[in-house]
Amino acid sequence: MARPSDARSRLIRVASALFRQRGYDGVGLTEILEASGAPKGSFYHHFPEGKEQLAEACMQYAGEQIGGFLDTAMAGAPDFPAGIRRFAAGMADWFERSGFREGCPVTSIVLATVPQSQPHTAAALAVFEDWEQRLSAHASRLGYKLTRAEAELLLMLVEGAWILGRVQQSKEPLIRAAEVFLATHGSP
Amino acid sequence: MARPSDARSRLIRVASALFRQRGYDGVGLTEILEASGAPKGSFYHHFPEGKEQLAEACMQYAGEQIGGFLDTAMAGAPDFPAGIRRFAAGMADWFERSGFREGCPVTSIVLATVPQSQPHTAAALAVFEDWEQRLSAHASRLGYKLTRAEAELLLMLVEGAWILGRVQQSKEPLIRAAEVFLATHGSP
DNA sequence: TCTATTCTAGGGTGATCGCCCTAGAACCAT
DNA sequence: ATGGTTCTAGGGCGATCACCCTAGAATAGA
Repeated sequence: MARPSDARSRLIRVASALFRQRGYDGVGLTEILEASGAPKGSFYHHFPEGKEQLAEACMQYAGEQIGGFLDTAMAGAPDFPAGIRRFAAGMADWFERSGFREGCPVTSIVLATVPQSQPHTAAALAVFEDWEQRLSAHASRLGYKLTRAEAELLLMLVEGAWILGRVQQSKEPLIRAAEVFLATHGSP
Repeated sequence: MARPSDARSRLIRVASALFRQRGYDGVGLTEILEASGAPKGSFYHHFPEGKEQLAEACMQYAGEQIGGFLDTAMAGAPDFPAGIRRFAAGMADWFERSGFREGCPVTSIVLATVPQSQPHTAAALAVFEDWEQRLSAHASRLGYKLTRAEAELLLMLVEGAWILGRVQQSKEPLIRAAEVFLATHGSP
C-alpha cells in the first residue's frame, strides 16, 4: 500500500476544513484522524513534526487553492475589474456554501500560533506574498499597475470582510470589499 | 472578602490579553487562573457557565475598551480625518507595544467559536455594531455623514490590517488602513 | 450578635490533548 | 524470491483539558 500521497493529501484537506471552522487549537488530532480515516501511524509518518507541520502544510495547500482560484477568475475575465468581481463572488459563494463557517485558512492558524511558531509565521508570509504577486501579475497583464501596498489592500479588505461575514453570517461583506478596492483601483 | 468585582475583573483582563495572543482554544483555564491569581472556585462563582461565559465577557470588555479609545481619539481631534488618524495610530502603537502579538479581541474568539456558540455570535455582533455607531456619531458630529456600510468599511480594514500586521510583525498595515478609509471618506 | 449571602480555596474527575512506540502489511528494487 | 523502503495500524503515555464538588472565610443586613 505504498501509494505516494493518498492519506497525506486527505489529511491536509480534512484538517484544512476543520481548522478553518474552529481554529488551530479548536481541532484535535483524534478528530482529524477520524474524519480522514487515517491511523495515527500514517499521520506521524507523513508529518513527523506533528500537528504544527500539518498546519503548515494546510496553509500552503490553501494558498495554492485560493491562488489557483484567483488565476481562474482573472483568466476568464474581460478586464481587471470584472476579474476582481468574479474572484470576490466566487469566494463569497464558497463561504456561503460552507454555511458561513469556513474562514480564511491562513488566518485561522495565524491567530493561534503567530508569532510563537516560526514555521507558521514564515508560511503565512509566503502565502500572502504569493497572493500579492499573482494579483499584481494579473493586474499588469490587464493594463493595471499595482504597487505592493495596493495589492496588500485587497488582501486586507478580504481578510477583514471574511471576519465580518462570519459574524453577520453573510457573504455581503466580501462582495463589498471588492467594490471598495475597485473604487480606488478600478482604473488603469 | 466579598469585594464586588476584584477577581472577576482581573479574570477578564488577564483572559482577554491571553485570548488575543493565542486564541480562545489556545489558552487553558489553568493558565488564566494562574495569571490572574484567582482560584477555581472564584472563577466558577463569577462565571457559572464556564469558559464560554468568560470569553463573552472578554468581548464586551474589549468592546468598551476599544470603543472608549475611539471616543478619546475623536474627542481630542480638530476634524474627522485627524480623529481617524489618531485612532489608528493609537491602535498601532498599542499593537506594537504588545510585540505585535495581541490581535483583535473579538476576532480571536470569533474564529474559534462562531457560529457554533450563539452567545459569542451575539456578543460579537453587538460589539461591532457599537463600534459602528460610535464612529457614525463622531462623524456626524464633525460634519460627516456615514452610512452603515461606510462605517463597516473601517471595521473591515482594521480587522484585515490587524491580521496582516500580525504576520508581518509591523504596525504599518493599521496606519495604511486608516489612510485608505480616508481616501474614500475623507471629505464631508 | 446572628443569619444570609457572596466569594475564596482547591482537591478530584473523566475526557481529551499531542505524541511516542512497536508490529506488520504493501510496494519497490535486484 | 529477497531485502529494503514506505506506509498502515493502533495501543499506551504523561500531561492537560474544562468542570464539579464541598468547605470555609469575609461581608452585609437584621
